[in-house]
Amino acid sequence: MAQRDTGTEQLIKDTAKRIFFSEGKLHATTQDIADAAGVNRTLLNYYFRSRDILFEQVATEARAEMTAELDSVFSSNLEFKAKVQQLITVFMDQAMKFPYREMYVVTELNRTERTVPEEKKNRIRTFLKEIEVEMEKGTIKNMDPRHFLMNMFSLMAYPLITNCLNKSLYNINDEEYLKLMKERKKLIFEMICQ
Amino acid sequence: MAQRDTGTEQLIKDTAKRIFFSEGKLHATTQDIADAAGVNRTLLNYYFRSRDILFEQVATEARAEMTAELDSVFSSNLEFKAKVQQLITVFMDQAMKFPYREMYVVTELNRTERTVPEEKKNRIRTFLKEIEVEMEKGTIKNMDPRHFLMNMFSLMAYPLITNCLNKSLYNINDEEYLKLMKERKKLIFEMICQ
Amino acid sequence: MAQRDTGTEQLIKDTAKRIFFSEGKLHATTQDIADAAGVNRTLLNYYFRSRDILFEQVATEARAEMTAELDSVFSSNLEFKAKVQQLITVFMDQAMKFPYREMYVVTELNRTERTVPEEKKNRIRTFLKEIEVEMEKGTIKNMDPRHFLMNMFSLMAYPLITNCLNKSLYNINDEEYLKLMKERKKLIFEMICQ
Amino acid sequence: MAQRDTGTEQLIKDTAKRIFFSEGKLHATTQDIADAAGVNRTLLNYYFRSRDILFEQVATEARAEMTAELDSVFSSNLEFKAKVQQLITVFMDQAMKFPYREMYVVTELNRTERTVPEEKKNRIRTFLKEIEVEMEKGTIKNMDPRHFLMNMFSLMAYPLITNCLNKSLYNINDEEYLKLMKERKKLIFEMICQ
DNA sequence: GATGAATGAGTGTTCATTCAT
DNA sequence: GATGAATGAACACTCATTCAT
Repeated sequence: MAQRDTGTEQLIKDTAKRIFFSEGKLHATTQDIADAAGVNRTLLNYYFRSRDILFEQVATEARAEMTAELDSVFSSNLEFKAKVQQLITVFMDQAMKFPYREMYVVTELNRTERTVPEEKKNRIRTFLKEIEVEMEKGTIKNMDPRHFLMNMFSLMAYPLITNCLNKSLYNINDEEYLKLMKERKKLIFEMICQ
Repeated sequence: MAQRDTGTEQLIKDTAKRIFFSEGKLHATTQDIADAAGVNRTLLNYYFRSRDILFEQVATEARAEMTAELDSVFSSNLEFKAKVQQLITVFMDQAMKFPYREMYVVTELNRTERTVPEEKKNRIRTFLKEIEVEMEKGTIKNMDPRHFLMNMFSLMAYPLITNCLNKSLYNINDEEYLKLMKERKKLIFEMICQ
Repeated sequence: MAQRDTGTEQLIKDTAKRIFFSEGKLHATTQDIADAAGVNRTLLNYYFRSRDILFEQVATEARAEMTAELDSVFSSNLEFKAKVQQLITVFMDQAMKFPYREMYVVTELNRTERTVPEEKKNRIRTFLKEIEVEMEKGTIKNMDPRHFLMNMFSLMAYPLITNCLNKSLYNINDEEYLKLMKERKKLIFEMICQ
Repeated sequence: MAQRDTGTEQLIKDTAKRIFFSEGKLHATTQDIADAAGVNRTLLNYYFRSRDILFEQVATEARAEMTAELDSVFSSNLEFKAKVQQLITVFMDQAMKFPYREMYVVTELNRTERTVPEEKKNRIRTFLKEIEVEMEKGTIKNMDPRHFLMNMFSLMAYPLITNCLNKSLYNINDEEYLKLMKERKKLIFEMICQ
């Protein structure tokens, strides 16, 4: 049943996150989550009032966590290439834990037609300027800076999303996959920073 | 309602594909599809016996279509770099029409724990060898050839999946987005083939 | 199952009305109604989309039926006392069929804080004037005309609402009860018209 | 929260009575009552074992209170018309405080098919005899004495039950309504005692 | 006495499916 | 081929109740 005294609420949220973001079961029902958490289904209602509120809360926290760490890098005083390296480290470490979180956020965005908050856009705009400056300095390849960002995030996120497919396709096991993903950190940096 | 006498079955499948793969409504119900196709809901059962069979059939065809065109390139006699260029053209043209097809296949794979068919693996293995050869020739950067493939597909697929997010994030409209995606064809080739 | 070809929808509504208005089960659930009608519970949703819509529809029709017949009397050209006699006949015949309909409307009014439509108020106002005229003529006892109306409706409705209680209290059976109620038509007229 | 140490039980009952009988919320849940009483919902179970027991207790007390005062009049040595006048005063004063109590008792009776206790029936029978005697004396109009009783209670109870409807229908406010109800005491006596 | 946590029964609803025509 | 009617399974949710403290 309950494991810690007041930990049940957290347990439910953690379980939901694991199912959504780690296992990629984006259609999970409250029953699925309750079963996985080993609690009674109606307890989800007890703590969160409704399925939607739980899901919204999980999504909000997901966005917050995702943004928080990246922003601390974005707004750091690191030199450009060090900043990129740090971004890659932070993002990939997270994405390896929660590979489907991005996808969850994206499909949520599709469903709800929500818009990205201004502050987030501003952080991106600032970084796009930094990229531009770097390109003018000639230290990275010249291109539309938006391509630079898309490249970086694509190279990081996609292989993790397609985890299952890749394992099956290349006949690799969990351990080897982990090794490959770690290699990518260095590889991606080299690809986008020449 | 139905358009031609025997066209209804195809109409239903096409509608399902459009809803799943173009519009990204991965949770669509039979009612949604029936409505969009302008037919009675029970017809879906009449033609496909069950929802799962329809969805399976759509998924199978999606995989087949995706594979078919790529395979014709994989097995062509083109010189390596020409082959890569052709792969990018074919894949991206398709992915721009059905940006969410990849995602659908991936989540289905997650749900059903299905395995990739041997023939497909073989085609990949063959191409991995070609990549290796090329690396030995020194015409492309040396790395684990699996990274080469992952890079290529990541750079192509991910920006299309995150369509919505990107539009909102970079404040760009449909037209400009299309332009950016077209640019990527050339850009990706340059990135992975130096 | 279904008894007439297209009669199921009507069957459901009639059953709901019987349960609500004849049997006085004001708390009836969809299951109760479905059971009483001998149909599957989900069929109520099939025809009415939701429980609330069914209930609202039943309530609306109840109000409409109740008003319709009374209004035809209110707006008739009958001489005052004839009109009163007619009102008593019409109202009591209805109230004997659906003794709890009034009560249903009243509790609904309590719950929803709905207001009485202007047209209905106007019809009452017109009749209040007619009562006043009659009082000035001295053909009926002088009082606040609103008391006159309240008296009339009280004397008609209440004994039917308290049907059960009365039967038990006075140890009378259905047949005798019916006889008593019929007697009341004449008795009420005499009480309020001297 | 709770007011006095042992007052909580009474507080809960009083609150339930107020909600049921004064406010006419016949569908109130334990949560509603707990909220209105400012206590924890589970306390209702602590004191009353179950919702049904609480409701039953409240209903029983309601019946008892209702009967008690009336019975003291029924069995008094007052002369007939004085007794009627007293009945009207007592009943209406109570009914103005708890207008929906009658209705509650009636619907409960409907639901549970309960029977009226013998002693109550006897008291009614005795009074019916008194009425008969009076009719023979010619001091009140001759009729089935059961009609006499039904008339009396109808004229008293119904306008209070339809409180809301009347206010809306006749466009009257609380104050004026109170005045009308007080007027009725005299009016009803005159109507039934000539 | 009092309360937060947890549970089971029941309600309304959706959905895919089956039946009959 | 096509469709309206009907049904069962599953879901989210509410509510009264019980448990443990």
